[in-house]
Amino acid sequence: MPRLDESLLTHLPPFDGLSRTDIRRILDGAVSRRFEIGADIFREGEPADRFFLLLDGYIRVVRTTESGEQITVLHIPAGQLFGIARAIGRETYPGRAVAAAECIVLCWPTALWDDFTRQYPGFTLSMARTVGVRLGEIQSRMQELATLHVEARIATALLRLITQTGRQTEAGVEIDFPLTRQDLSEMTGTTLHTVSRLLSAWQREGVVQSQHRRITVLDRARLEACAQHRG
Amino acid sequence: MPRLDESLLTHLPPFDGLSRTDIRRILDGAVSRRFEIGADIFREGEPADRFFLLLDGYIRVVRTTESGEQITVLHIPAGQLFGIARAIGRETYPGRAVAAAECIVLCWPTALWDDFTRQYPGFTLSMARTVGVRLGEIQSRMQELATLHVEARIATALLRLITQTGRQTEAGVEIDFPLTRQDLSEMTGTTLHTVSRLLSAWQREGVVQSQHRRITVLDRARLEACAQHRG
DNA sequence: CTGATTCTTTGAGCAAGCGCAAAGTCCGAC
DNA sequence: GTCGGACTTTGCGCTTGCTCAAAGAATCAG
Repeated sequence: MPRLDESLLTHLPPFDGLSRTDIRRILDGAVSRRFEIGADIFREGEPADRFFLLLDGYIRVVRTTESGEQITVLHIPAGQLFGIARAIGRETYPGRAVAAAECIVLCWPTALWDDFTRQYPGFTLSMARTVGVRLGEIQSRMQELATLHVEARIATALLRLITQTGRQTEAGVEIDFPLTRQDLSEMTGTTLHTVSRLLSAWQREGVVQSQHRRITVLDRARLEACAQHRG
Repeated sequence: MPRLDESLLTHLPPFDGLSRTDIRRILDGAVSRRFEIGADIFREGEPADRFFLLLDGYIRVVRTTESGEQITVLHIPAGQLFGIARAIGRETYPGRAVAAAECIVLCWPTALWDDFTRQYPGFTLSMARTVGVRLGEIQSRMQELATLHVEARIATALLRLITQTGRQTEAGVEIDFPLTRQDLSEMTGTTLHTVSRLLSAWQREGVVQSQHRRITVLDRARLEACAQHRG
């Protein structure tokens, strides 16, 4: 395998401010891997023997209920560490990580985690922040599920997605990985039918445009209005 | 203020295994306070300038939506640290902590947090575990909100409460702090009316018994059956 | 004891959104 | 190019659980 370039890490929060030598050492402990869209990077309950950095692509973390339904817990954009069960004192992964788009990741054996926290002082704090942000996001999602109507939840989900991963096009902002109605329903705790009906309605009104797993938001303001609607 | 007794801490996870001298020093940095039922211990968004240990009582962590609805994020039983924003890299409290029963807490200035993590090696790991457990609980709640019907959600909430804080009585297991229908509805993302109807029905069937904010579960098995019911 | 307050119960009507079903469309593989 | 599979659309009926409304307990302060 070719040597990984140091510039991959120099601007990412957990590693910025480290010396070239340190980064070199960290990279030398890593392996890079590629995952096809839809592939599992790790599964719920597996021993957390690696942690990962997403260099490119997009990850969806999902949990599966006893009855087989899936719900999406988080989306993780490129540039972030994930699979960091160790940061929350766990020995196993708390969910399944699926490649929502084609992904390039670096991975390290969990054994190195303790080295990192010991040797690179900013690492621990950076991890704590990451956990804090994700916890906050999950809490918000919970709040939405508890208080908003389906329409507002889907609007919120779309807004979050275009904020995190939007790509500006001439028509509007496109979510830059393929997303099915089913995926959206798993993010919002509803059914694909309801999502389909709503997107159709919004498309008629010119708020969004979609065809075959590509969704573009044309009128962000209107979507924000939907998201506000009390339920 | 009288000196606090060392036995308060010796058996609690973050401090067990520490020497008497260490515990003495930790206690000398603490202040103990009492909170009436319903009192706020801290509020959402306030600078997190203290962290707390709940010696006795019961804490409810709630968030308030823009439109004024409240949802209960967590319940914290006696013996746990809370207000540990620092462990997740935050400067402010992410929710409001309310005394669900009369509470006795120890509190430390956040400035001591870094001392604790530096001087007592088990502290950091213990905190990570606490965060992990709470994150897991929140995720489960989210999953429930997304996939279960109201009946199953309320059943699950009651089961969780009696497990965490149940007190065995001759009739069954009683939740040992006062809990209104409103409180239960804020835990399960529904209305107090629906909760009331359901508890009435369960009372007719002999599953639970309740009067004025005291709820006793008589038939745990039946409640578990309700909680399983697919939605 | 009395009045105020907070908590609970119950009814009636209604709408959001789910389940079911069936057909239509797009894409990729061969 | 066409076949198969995955994804999407849409209609209809029905249930869950919400809203609105009003009255009935229990508790507490004075």
